[in-house]
Amino acid sequence: MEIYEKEKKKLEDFLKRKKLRLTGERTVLLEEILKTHGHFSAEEVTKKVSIKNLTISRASVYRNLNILTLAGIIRETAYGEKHKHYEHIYDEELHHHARCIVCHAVTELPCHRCEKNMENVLEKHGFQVISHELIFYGLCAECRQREKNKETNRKELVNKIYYE
Amino acid sequence: MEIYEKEKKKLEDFLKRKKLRLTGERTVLLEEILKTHGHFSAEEVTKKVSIKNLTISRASVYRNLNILTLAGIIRETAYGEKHKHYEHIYDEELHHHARCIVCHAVTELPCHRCEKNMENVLEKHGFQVISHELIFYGLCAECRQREKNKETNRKELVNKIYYE
DNA sequence: GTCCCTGCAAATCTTTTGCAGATGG
DNA sequence: CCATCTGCAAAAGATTTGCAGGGAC
Repeated sequence: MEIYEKEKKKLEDFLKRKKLRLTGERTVLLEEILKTHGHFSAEEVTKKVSIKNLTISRASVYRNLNILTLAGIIRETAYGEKHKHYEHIYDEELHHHARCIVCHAVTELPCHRCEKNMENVLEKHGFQVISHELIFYGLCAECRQREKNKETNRKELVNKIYYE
Repeated sequence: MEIYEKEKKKLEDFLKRKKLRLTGERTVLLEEILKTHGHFSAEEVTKKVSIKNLTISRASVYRNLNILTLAGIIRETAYGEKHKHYEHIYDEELHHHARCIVCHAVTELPCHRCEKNMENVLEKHGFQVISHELIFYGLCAECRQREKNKETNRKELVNKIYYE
C-alpha cells in the first residue's frame, strides 16, 4: 500500500522535526484513517479502532487528530454538524463538496484545479497552501423532493426546517 | 440600507412559507448580522446585541441562527475552532478563505466565479446551489515566520504545533 | 384565541486538560 | 534515563431541549 508508506513517512518526518514520538497509537490511527473513505469524526475513528481490540482512549484520539492535522495529513472539514469532521488530503482529485443545508448530506466532486491562479496569489503574499477545498452549499435532490411533498412537521421545523 | 431590505424580505418570505413568525428577536438578530463584516459566532452576536440592551437569550440566538441558515441568509463556515462560525452570504464577491492551520487566521479572497462550470453540473443532478466557498488550508506568513524563529515551546506543541 | 416563541435552567454532547503511571528513543 | 505519551476522570465549552409564560397574527 504505497499511500500508507508515503503518509507514514510524512508523519515520521513531522514527529522528528517536533521531537515527538512515533507511538503505537499514532501508527494505528494513521492506518485506520487512510482506510477510511470520505469524512470521519473523532467518535467514528475511536469506534473503528476499538472494534479491532486496539482501543485508543478518546483523549489520545483527539490529541493525535490534532497532530495529524498539523502534519498536513488530514484536515478539518466543514460539515455543519456539532462535532468536527476530518478527511485525509492526499487525494487531490476528489475533495470538493456539495453540502445540503438541511440534511447535511455531502456529495464529493472532482477538483479541476481551476483555482490554481488564486493559489499563486496567496503564495505571493506569504501564505503557504497545503490543500484546498471548494464547498457548494445548497439543497440536495432528496430534500427538495421532500419539500415538494410537504413532508414537514413541527418537530422538523425546529431542528431541520425544509428549505424550499 | 438596501441590503437589509432585501435580506429582510428573504426572511419574511421564508417565515411565511413555513408558517413561522417575524418576532422582534429575529429582526434584531438579522440587523446585527448584516452589520457584521466577516465571520461571527453565536457568542459574538449575543454579546453585540446585549450591549445595546436588546438582550436575546442564548437559546434563541442558536434557534434563530439555525433558521437564518435554512433561509439562505447566512451559512456555517469552516473555521477550525471548537464552536461554529457563520457569515452572511449576500456578498458574492468576497467569500473565499485562506485559513491557517496553526493560528486559524482567515484571509478573505475575492471570488472569480471560475467554479461556475461545477455549479452547472450539480444543478443537473438535482442539487440546488445556494452559495459556495473555496477554502485554502495552509500556513499564514506570520506562523511561517514564527516557525523560522523557533518560537516554539512545549505548551504550544500540544495545542498549536507550529508546522514547518 | 391559537400556536409559535422566548427565557431559563438543566441536559447533552464534544473536546480539552491535569495527573500518575507507562514507554519510546 | 528522561521527556513525552497514554488512559482516566473531571472540567470546560458549545449547543440543544423541556417547560411555563408571553406574543404574533
